[in-house]
Amino acid sequence: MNRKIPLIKEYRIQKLTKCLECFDKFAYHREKQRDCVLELYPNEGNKTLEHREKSIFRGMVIPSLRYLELIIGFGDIIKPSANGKLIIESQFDNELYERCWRAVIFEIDKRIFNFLEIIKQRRFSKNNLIEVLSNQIEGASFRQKKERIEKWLSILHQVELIKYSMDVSLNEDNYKQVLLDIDPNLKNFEKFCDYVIDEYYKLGRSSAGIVDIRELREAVALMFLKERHILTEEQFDHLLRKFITTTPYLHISLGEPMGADQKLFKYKGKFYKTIIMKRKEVLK
DNA sequence: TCAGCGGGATGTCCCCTTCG
DNA sequence: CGAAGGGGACATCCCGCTGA
Repeated sequence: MNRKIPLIKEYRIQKLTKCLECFDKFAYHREKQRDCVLELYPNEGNKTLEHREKSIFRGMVIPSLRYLELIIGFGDIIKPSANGKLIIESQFDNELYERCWRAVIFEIDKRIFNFLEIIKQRRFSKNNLIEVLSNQIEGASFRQKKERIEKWLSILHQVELIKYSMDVSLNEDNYKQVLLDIDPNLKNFEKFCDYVIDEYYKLGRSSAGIVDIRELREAVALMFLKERHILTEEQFDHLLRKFITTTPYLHISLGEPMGADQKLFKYKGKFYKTIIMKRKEVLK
Protein backbone atom coordinates (compact mmCIF):
# COMPACT_ATOMS: atom_id res chain seq x y z
CA MET A 1 0.00 0.00 0.00
CA ASN A 2 2.70 2.45 0.92
CA ARG A 3 4.07 4.24 -2.11
CA LYS A 4 7.34 6.01 -2.58
CA ILE A 5 7.29 9.53 -3.90
CA PRO A 6 10.32 11.53 -4.97
CA LEU A 7 11.40 14.90 -3.66
CA ILE A 8 11.20 17.54 -6.36
CA LYS A 9 13.76 19.89 -4.98
CA GLU A 10 13.53 22.60 -7.58
CA TYR A 11 9.79 22.88 -7.87
CA ARG A 12 9.32 26.40 -9.22
CA ILE A 13 7.81 25.97 -12.65
CA GLN A 14 9.37 29.06 -14.19
CA LYS A 15 12.81 28.14 -12.92
CA LEU A 16 12.42 24.60 -14.20
CA THR A 17 11.48 25.91 -17.62
CA LYS A 18 14.59 28.09 -17.72
CA CYS A 19 16.79 25.18 -16.64
CA LEU A 20 15.19 23.00 -19.25
CA GLU A 21 16.03 25.58 -21.89
CA CYS A 22 19.68 25.32 -20.85
CA PHE A 23 19.60 21.57 -21.39
CA ASP A 24 18.02 22.14 -24.78
CA LYS A 25 20.23 24.97 -25.95
CA PHE A 26 23.39 23.05 -25.06
CA ALA A 27 22.15 19.50 -25.58
CA TYR A 28 24.94 16.99 -24.94
CA HIS A 29 27.33 19.66 -23.64
CA ARG A 30 27.39 19.12 -19.95
CA GLU A 31 29.71 21.98 -19.05
CA LYS A 32 27.73 24.53 -21.00
CA GLN A 33 24.50 23.19 -19.58
CA ARG A 34 25.94 23.53 -16.10
CA ASP A 35 27.16 27.10 -16.63
CA CYS A 36 23.84 28.09 -18.14
CA VAL A 37 21.91 26.63 -15.20
CA LEU A 38 24.21 28.16 -12.60
CA GLU A 39 23.65 31.60 -14.11
CA LEU A 40 20.02 31.24 -13.09
CA TYR A 41 21.03 31.04 -9.44
CA PRO A 42 22.65 34.10 -7.86
CA ASN A 43 25.97 33.36 -6.23
CA GLU A 44 25.78 35.63 -3.24
CA GLY A 45 28.11 33.76 -0.95
CA ASN A 46 30.83 33.65 -3.60
CA LYS A 47 30.84 29.90 -3.59
CA THR A 48 33.26 27.96 -5.76
CA LEU A 49 32.16 26.46 -9.05
CA GLU A 50 32.55 22.91 -7.72
CA HIS A 51 30.41 23.75 -4.80
CA ARG A 52 27.65 25.22 -6.89
CA GLU A 53 27.81 22.45 -9.44
CA LYS A 54 27.32 19.90 -6.71
CA SER A 55 24.52 21.53 -4.80
CA ILE A 56 22.59 23.28 -7.55
CA PHE A 57 23.27 21.44 -10.78
CA ARG A 58 23.72 17.89 -9.59
CA GLY A 59 21.95 18.06 -6.28
CA MET A 60 18.86 19.94 -7.26
CA VAL A 61 18.22 20.66 -10.92
CA ILE A 62 19.13 17.34 -12.53
CA PRO A 63 17.18 15.12 -10.10
CA SER A 64 14.14 17.40 -10.26
CA LEU A 65 14.00 17.49 -14.05
CA ARG A 66 14.58 13.77 -14.16
CA TYR A 67 11.75 12.97 -11.77
CA LEU A 68 9.51 15.14 -13.89
CA GLU A 69 10.74 13.12 -16.88
CA LEU A 70 11.66 16.29 -18.75
CA ILE A 71 15.24 15.26 -19.49
CA ILE A 72 16.77 12.00 -20.63
CA GLY A 73 20.33 10.72 -20.51
CA PHE A 74 23.10 10.87 -17.93
CA GLY A 75 26.47 12.54 -17.63
CA ASP A 76 27.52 14.05 -20.91
CA ILE A 77 24.48 13.01 -22.89
CA ILE A 78 21.62 14.83 -21.22
CA LYS A 79 18.95 16.48 -23.35
CA PRO A 80 15.25 17.30 -23.03
CA SER A 81 12.70 14.53 -23.50
CA ALA A 82 9.76 14.94 -25.86
CA ASN A 83 7.68 16.24 -22.97
CA GLY A 84 10.50 18.62 -22.16
CA LYS A 85 10.48 19.88 -25.71
CA LEU A 86 6.75 20.32 -25.53
CA ILE A 87 7.14 22.70 -22.63
CA ILE A 88 10.00 24.64 -24.17
CA GLU A 89 8.38 25.04 -27.56
CA SER A 90 4.92 25.92 -26.29
CA GLN A 91 6.12 29.21 -24.87
CA PHE A 92 5.12 31.15 -27.95
CA ASP A 93 1.64 31.09 -26.46
CA ASN A 94 1.21 31.52 -22.75
CA GLU A 95 -2.08 29.70 -22.45
CA LEU A 96 -0.74 26.74 -24.40
CA TYR A 97 2.40 26.71 -22.27
CA GLU A 98 0.32 26.51 -19.11
CA ARG A 99 -1.75 23.68 -20.54
CA CYS A 100 1.40 21.76 -21.49
CA TRP A 101 2.76 21.96 -17.98
CA ARG A 102 -0.62 20.98 -16.61
CA ALA A 103 -0.82 17.93 -18.88
CA VAL A 104 2.69 16.76 -18.02
CA ILE A 105 2.13 17.21 -14.30
CA PHE A 106 -1.28 15.57 -14.44
CA GLU A 107 0.14 12.44 -16.06
CA ILE A 108 2.89 12.17 -13.47
CA ASP A 109 0.40 12.67 -10.67
CA LYS A 110 -1.75 9.90 -12.08
CA ARG A 111 1.17 7.52 -12.40
CA ILE A 112 3.28 8.32 -9.34
CA PHE A 113 1.81 10.66 -6.76
CA ASN A 114 -1.92 10.09 -7.04
CA PHE A 115 -2.68 13.21 -4.99
CA LEU A 116 -5.44 14.47 -7.27
CA GLU A 117 -7.55 11.36 -6.73
CA ILE A 118 -7.38 11.91 -2.98
CA ILE A 119 -8.18 15.60 -3.27
CA LYS A 120 -11.08 14.81 -5.59
CA GLN A 121 -12.71 12.55 -3.02
CA ARG A 122 -13.38 15.13 -0.37
CA ARG A 123 -12.25 18.43 1.05
CA PHE A 124 -9.29 18.62 3.37
CA SER A 125 -7.57 21.40 5.16
CA LYS A 126 -3.98 21.61 4.05
CA ASN A 127 -2.63 20.11 7.28
CA ASN A 128 -5.24 17.42 7.24
CA LEU A 129 -4.34 16.52 3.69
CA ILE A 130 -0.64 16.30 4.51
CA GLU A 131 -1.52 14.04 7.43
CA VAL A 132 -3.60 11.74 5.23
CA LEU A 133 -1.03 11.60 2.46
CA SER A 134 1.91 11.02 4.79
CA ASN A 135 0.23 7.87 6.01
CA GLN A 136 0.17 6.56 2.47
CA ILE A 137 3.79 7.07 1.55
CA GLU A 138 7.12 5.77 2.68
CA GLY A 139 9.71 8.04 4.12
CA ALA A 140 12.21 8.22 6.92
CA SER A 141 10.64 10.90 9.04
CA PHE A 142 7.39 12.79 9.04
CA ARG A 143 9.37 15.91 8.29
CA GLN A 144 10.84 14.31 5.19
CA LYS A 145 7.50 13.04 3.97
CA LYS A 146 5.95 16.41 4.61
CA GLU A 147 8.59 18.13 2.53
CA ARG A 148 7.92 15.81 -0.40
CA ILE A 149 4.18 16.26 -0.13
CA GLU A 150 4.42 20.02 0.09
CA LYS A 151 6.67 20.28 -2.94
CA TRP A 152 4.28 18.29 -5.08
CA LEU A 153 1.26 20.19 -3.76
CA SER A 154 3.03 23.38 -4.68
CA ILE A 155 3.56 22.10 -8.21
CA LEU A 156 -0.11 21.11 -8.50
CA HIS A 157 -0.98 24.57 -7.27
CA GLN A 158 1.37 26.33 -9.66
CA VAL A 159 -0.11 24.55 -12.66
CA GLU A 160 -3.54 25.43 -11.23
CA LEU A 161 -4.86 21.93 -10.88
CA ILE A 162 -5.70 22.63 -7.25
CA LYS A 163 -6.58 25.72 -5.28
CA TYR A 164 -6.29 26.76 -1.69
CA SER A 165 -8.95 28.63 0.15
CA MET A 166 -10.05 27.32 3.51
CA ASP A 167 -9.58 23.83 2.13
CA VAL A 168 -7.57 22.28 -0.64
CA SER A 169 -9.73 21.52 -3.64
CA LEU A 170 -9.51 20.78 -7.32
CA ASN A 171 -9.58 23.57 -9.81
CA GLU A 172 -12.54 22.09 -11.61
CA ASP A 173 -12.25 24.01 -14.85
CA ASN A 174 -8.60 23.17 -15.38
CA TYR A 175 -9.14 19.61 -14.26
CA LYS A 176 -11.84 19.10 -16.87
CA GLN A 177 -9.76 20.76 -19.51
CA VAL A 178 -6.63 18.67 -18.81
CA LEU A 179 -8.67 15.49 -19.12
CA LEU A 180 -9.51 16.59 -22.64
CA ASP A 181 -5.94 17.61 -23.41
CA ILE A 182 -4.46 14.25 -22.41
CA ASP A 183 -7.11 12.06 -24.03
CA PRO A 184 -5.43 10.38 -27.01
CA ASN A 185 -8.78 9.41 -28.49
CA LEU A 186 -9.66 13.05 -28.98
CA LYS A 187 -6.65 13.60 -31.18
CA ASN A 188 -7.11 13.42 -34.93
CA PHE A 189 -5.84 9.94 -35.67
CA GLU A 190 -5.57 10.45 -39.45
CA LYS A 191 -3.39 13.42 -38.81
CA PHE A 192 -1.32 11.47 -36.32
CA CYS A 193 -0.68 8.79 -38.92
CA ASP A 194 0.34 11.35 -41.51
CA TYR A 195 2.75 13.03 -39.12
CA VAL A 196 4.25 9.74 -37.99
CA ILE A 197 4.94 8.73 -41.56
CA ASP A 198 6.27 12.14 -42.63
CA GLU A 199 8.50 12.56 -39.61
CA TYR A 200 9.64 8.96 -39.81
CA TYR A 201 10.92 9.44 -43.32
CA LYS A 202 12.63 12.70 -42.42
CA LEU A 203 14.39 11.16 -39.45
CA GLY A 204 15.19 7.90 -41.21
CA ARG A 205 16.90 9.50 -44.17
CA SER A 206 20.26 9.66 -42.44
CA SER A 207 20.04 6.37 -40.58
CA ALA A 208 19.02 3.72 -43.10
CA GLY A 209 15.45 3.85 -41.88
CA ILE A 210 16.22 3.03 -38.27
CA VAL A 211 14.55 5.70 -36.17
CA ASP A 212 14.75 6.22 -32.44
CA ILE A 213 11.17 6.24 -31.20
CA ARG A 214 12.02 8.99 -28.73
CA GLU A 215 12.93 11.28 -31.59
CA LEU A 216 9.77 10.40 -33.41
CA ARG A 217 7.78 11.26 -30.28
CA GLU A 218 9.37 14.66 -30.19
CA ALA A 219 8.96 15.40 -33.88
CA VAL A 220 5.29 14.41 -33.98
CA ALA A 221 4.51 16.28 -30.76
CA LEU A 222 5.99 19.44 -32.23
CA MET A 223 3.83 19.09 -35.34
CA PHE A 224 0.74 18.91 -33.16
CA LEU A 225 1.94 21.81 -31.08
CA LYS A 226 2.07 24.01 -34.16
CA GLU A 227 -1.67 23.56 -34.35
CA ARG A 228 -2.00 24.19 -30.64
CA HIS A 229 -2.69 20.58 -29.77
CA ILE A 230 -0.87 18.92 -26.91
CA LEU A 231 0.49 15.45 -27.59
CA THR A 232 2.29 14.10 -24.55
CA GLU A 233 4.54 11.08 -24.62
CA GLU A 234 1.87 8.85 -23.11
CA GLN A 235 -0.59 9.88 -25.79
CA PHE A 236 1.95 9.37 -28.53
CA ASP A 237 2.67 5.86 -27.32
CA HIS A 238 -1.01 5.03 -27.14
CA LEU A 239 -1.57 6.27 -30.67
CA LEU A 240 1.55 4.63 -32.04
CA ARG A 241 0.33 1.27 -30.76
CA LYS A 242 -2.91 1.90 -32.53
CA PHE A 243 -1.05 2.97 -35.65
CA ILE A 244 1.01 -0.22 -35.72
CA THR A 245 -2.03 -2.46 -35.46
CA THR A 246 -4.18 -0.53 -37.93
CA THR A 247 -1.85 0.26 -40.80
CA PRO A 248 -2.01 -2.69 -43.19
CA TYR A 249 0.11 -1.25 -45.97
CA LEU A 250 3.26 -0.90 -43.90
CA HIS A 251 5.69 -3.44 -42.54
CA ILE A 252 6.67 -2.16 -39.13
CA SER A 253 9.38 -3.68 -37.00
CA LEU A 254 10.50 -2.55 -33.60
CA GLY A 255 14.03 -2.76 -32.27
CA GLU A 256 14.97 -3.65 -28.73
CA PRO A 257 17.52 -1.61 -26.76
CA MET A 258 21.09 -2.83 -26.37
CA GLY A 259 21.01 -2.38 -22.63
CA ALA A 260 19.13 -0.47 -20.00
CA ASP A 261 17.59 2.65 -21.45
CA GLN A 262 15.06 5.32 -20.61
CA LYS A 263 11.71 6.19 -22.05
CA LEU A 264 11.29 3.08 -24.14
CA PHE A 265 8.17 2.33 -26.09
CA LYS A 266 6.03 -0.43 -24.60
CA TYR A 267 4.26 -2.69 -27.02
CA LYS A 268 2.57 -5.98 -26.17
CA GLY A 269 4.44 -6.25 -22.91
CA LYS A 270 7.92 -5.61 -24.30
CA PHE A 271 10.07 -2.50 -24.52
CA TYR A 272 11.45 -1.11 -27.74
CA LYS A 273 13.78 1.66 -28.74
CA THR A 274 13.71 1.91 -32.52
CA ILE A 275 11.24 1.56 -35.33
CA ILE A 276 11.58 0.63 -38.99
CA MET A 277 8.75 1.02 -41.51
CA LYS A 278 8.56 -0.18 -45.09
CA ARG A 279 5.79 0.04 -47.62
CA LYS A 280 4.54 -3.39 -48.48
CA GLU A 281 4.42 -2.85 -52.22
CA VAL A 282 8.09 -1.91 -52.21
CA LEU A 283 8.92 -5.38 -50.97
CA LYS A 284 7.25 -7.18 -53.85
C1' DT B 1 46.58 -10.60 -18.47
C1' DC B 2 43.16 -9.70 -15.62
C1' DA B 3 40.65 -9.53 -10.97
C1' DG B 4 40.39 -6.46 -7.78
C1' DC B 5 41.47 -2.09 -5.63
C1' DG B 6 40.99 2.84 -5.11
C1' DG B 7 39.67 7.24 -6.17
C1' DG B 8 37.08 10.62 -8.76
C1' DA B 9 32.55 11.75 -10.89
C1' DT B 10 27.72 11.41 -10.74
C1' DG B 11 23.24 11.11 -8.84
C1' DT B 12 20.18 10.38 -4.67
C1' DC B 13 18.59 11.03 -0.18
C1' DC B 14 17.73 13.16 4.13
C1' DC B 15 18.73 17.24 6.89
C1' DC B 16 19.75 22.12 8.18
C1' DT B 17 20.27 27.25 8.40
C1' DT B 18 18.71 31.69 7.28
C1' DC B 19 15.50 35.11 6.42
C1' DG B 20 11.24 37.54 6.08
C1' DC C 1 6.54 29.84 11.76
C1' DG C 2 7.19 28.43 6.57
C1' DA C 3 9.76 29.25 2.30
C1' DA C 4 14.15 29.54 0.15
C1' DG C 5 18.44 27.78 -0.77
C1' DG C 6 21.50 24.85 0.02
C1' DG C 7 24.75 21.04 2.82
C1' DG C 8 26.71 16.85 3.15
C1' DA C 9 26.63 11.73 3.62
C1' DC C 10 26.31 8.04 0.80
C1' DA C 11 25.61 4.50 -3.09
C1' DT C 12 27.00 3.57 -7.49
C1' DC C 13 29.46 3.87 -11.71
C1' DC C 14 33.61 4.19 -14.28
C1' DC C 15 38.23 3.72 -15.27
C1' DG C 16 43.06 3.46 -14.68
C1' DC C 17 46.51 1.06 -12.08
C1' DT C 18 48.82 -2.83 -10.10
C1' DG C 19 50.69 -6.97 -8.65
C1' DA C 20 50.40 -11.97 -8.77
